[in-house]
Amino acid sequence: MTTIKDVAKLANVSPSTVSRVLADSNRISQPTKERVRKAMEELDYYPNFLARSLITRASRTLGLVLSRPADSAFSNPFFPAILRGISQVTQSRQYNLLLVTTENPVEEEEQCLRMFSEKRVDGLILLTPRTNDLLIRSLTRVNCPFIVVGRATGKGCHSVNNDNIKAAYTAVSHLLSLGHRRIALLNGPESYTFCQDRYLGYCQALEDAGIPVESRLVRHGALTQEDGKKLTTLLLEQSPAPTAIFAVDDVMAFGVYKAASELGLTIPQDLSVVGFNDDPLASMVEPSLTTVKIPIMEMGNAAADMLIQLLEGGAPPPEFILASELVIRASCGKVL
Amino acid sequence: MTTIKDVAKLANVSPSTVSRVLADSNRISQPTKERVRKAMEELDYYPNFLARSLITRASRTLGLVLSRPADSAFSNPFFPAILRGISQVTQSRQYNLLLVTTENPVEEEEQCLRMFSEKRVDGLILLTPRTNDLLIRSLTRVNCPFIVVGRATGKGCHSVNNDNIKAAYTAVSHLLSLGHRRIALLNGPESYTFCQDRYLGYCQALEDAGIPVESRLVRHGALTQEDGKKLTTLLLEQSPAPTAIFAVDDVMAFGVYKAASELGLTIPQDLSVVGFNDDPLASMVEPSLTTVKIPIMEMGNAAADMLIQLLEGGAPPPEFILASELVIRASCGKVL
DNA sequence: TTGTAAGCGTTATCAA
DNA sequence: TTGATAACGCTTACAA
Repeated sequence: MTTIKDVAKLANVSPSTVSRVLADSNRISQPTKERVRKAMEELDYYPNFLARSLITRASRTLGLVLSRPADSAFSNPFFPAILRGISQVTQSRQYNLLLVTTENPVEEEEQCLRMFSEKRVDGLILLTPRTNDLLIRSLTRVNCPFIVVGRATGKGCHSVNNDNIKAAYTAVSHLLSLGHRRIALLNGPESYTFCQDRYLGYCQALEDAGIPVESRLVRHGALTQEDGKKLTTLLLEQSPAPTAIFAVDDVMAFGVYKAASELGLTIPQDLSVVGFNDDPLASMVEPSLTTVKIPIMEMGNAAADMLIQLLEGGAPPPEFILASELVIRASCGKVL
Repeated sequence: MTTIKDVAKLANVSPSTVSRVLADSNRISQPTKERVRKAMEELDYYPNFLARSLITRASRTLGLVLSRPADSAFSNPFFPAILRGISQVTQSRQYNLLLVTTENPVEEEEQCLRMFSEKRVDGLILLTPRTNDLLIRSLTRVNCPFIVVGRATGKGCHSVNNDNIKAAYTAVSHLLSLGHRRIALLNGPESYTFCQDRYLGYCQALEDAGIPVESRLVRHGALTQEDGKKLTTLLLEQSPAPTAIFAVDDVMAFGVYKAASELGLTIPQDLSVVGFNDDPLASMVEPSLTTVKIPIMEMGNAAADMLIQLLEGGAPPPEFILASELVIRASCGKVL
């Protein structure tokens, strides 16, 4: 292992001088810098990051917490997109990205506190927060800097989010404008704030149209195709059945397609569907899926940016909201 | 910051004793252990990982290298699956997972060498190797332990792979058994070894059936829907046109669907399609896609397992091959 | 502009 | 069974 001492010896300077060259200090003469740099190159020297972090008290590493049960966390296209957005920033800002995967909320909290307390990460990015999120409270307690992707409830929180209420409002309004009156909501787990917000938007749109919200038309399940299918079957067995379904996630919407096909219903003639996320395959399915497109990658960018700001003493805004957009395709029809 | 010294003071022992308790050394008396543990708990003590790594010369961190251009690397469902497999193992074996994302081969090599030389990671997992992969050579040169997911060419390499040649052979044989004679291959970039292997299996199957390989029926492109569509259009414009297409990736196969629909061709009546990977949405598209299912998650498990073995002085097998399976759905028809 | 020396929080060596 | 003491490789006063 070649250390700073080896470089110092070869360049005929002291270790501290090498360290200063490493930091490009302006208190080192140009000729010395060059000599030291040549020595570094010759020895193929890389500074030991652990030693440096130990003393600077910064690991330059961000932790990304994947807390949802693995199957839905990984298979949902939301995940690669947000990851890509985050890694773009960490890479360009010379930060590292550590993945923290957990199976349940208890383990999640343990792991996160440990990662931070052990100085492995300088801060964390959390996805899909829940109401009264325990993790958020714990992190605040130990002064761990973090950014939440989604609506965060605690005070002193920093978050990146999209306009879920408005987005859901727009989606449901679209269905209303096509003449639908019995619009069902295929929702995810109630505990997630984004599900609550999309529910709110759904209710507001109906209310503004003078239509009461019927609880029999609102269902909750996991963000999976299976649950989407199962719940759709339940929704359509009712009488009078809904003529349209707004799913809070495209993957669930694909489950609607499955259920409709099994029940012999044709989309959009017999049933209209709107999804959420603009999954790459939303345009592939038959008929192509009308869905809300959110700038997931940009949210990842913003989250990483804000966390780094926080770590470097900046003061990012407490909340950063990105706009979504309804992408109209072929899955919605008019009610005659 | 509470350190080992604070714990030592509170428990009335020396720092080295605390360190031994941390390691659960059997040379410490039970009462002392309990006293020290109580002190740790009271102080909410977490050992500083950087300090520990510095002296033990092990970061207990694996690096996962994402080198393909970001768009295809992240959007392909292969990625979340392999990631999940890897993280399952790192989590249970108490290792960390660092993501190394790069945009091009040059940057890829720089980053990887740096991560290892700076002691940020103990070893690396590489995805989708190319022939004469420069990175593999560099890592070997600096003695960086690594595992390749895919077929690796260098000697001394350890790799996890699936039976690509056989899998492609089976897929094409399936089409042959349905009476197809003009079977096109929709291939990915030639430089990837998995593309070469699937090409080999394709050729062998044709050969064994006494059908010459026509270069006009073999196309290369990116592993994207767009390229799948574009190349399919080119394939089908020819005369005589292929009656079946074997795509080396489901995402490309979805592009075939798009092209067919635009050209007014019905799958499977006018065109048969076989994909690769068993993307979660292969069963969703209409008609559902016949595809080769590979145990991606298990490959991730194996890769992480082997790397950890390597790091802990074990001797994993140089190559570990997992079997794939053809999932027959509705996208292939008989030739009349 | 450069060097000396202390210290970051651990583990490891040796002695008691 | 435990405790001093010296590393690990770096940065950073403080001195020169």
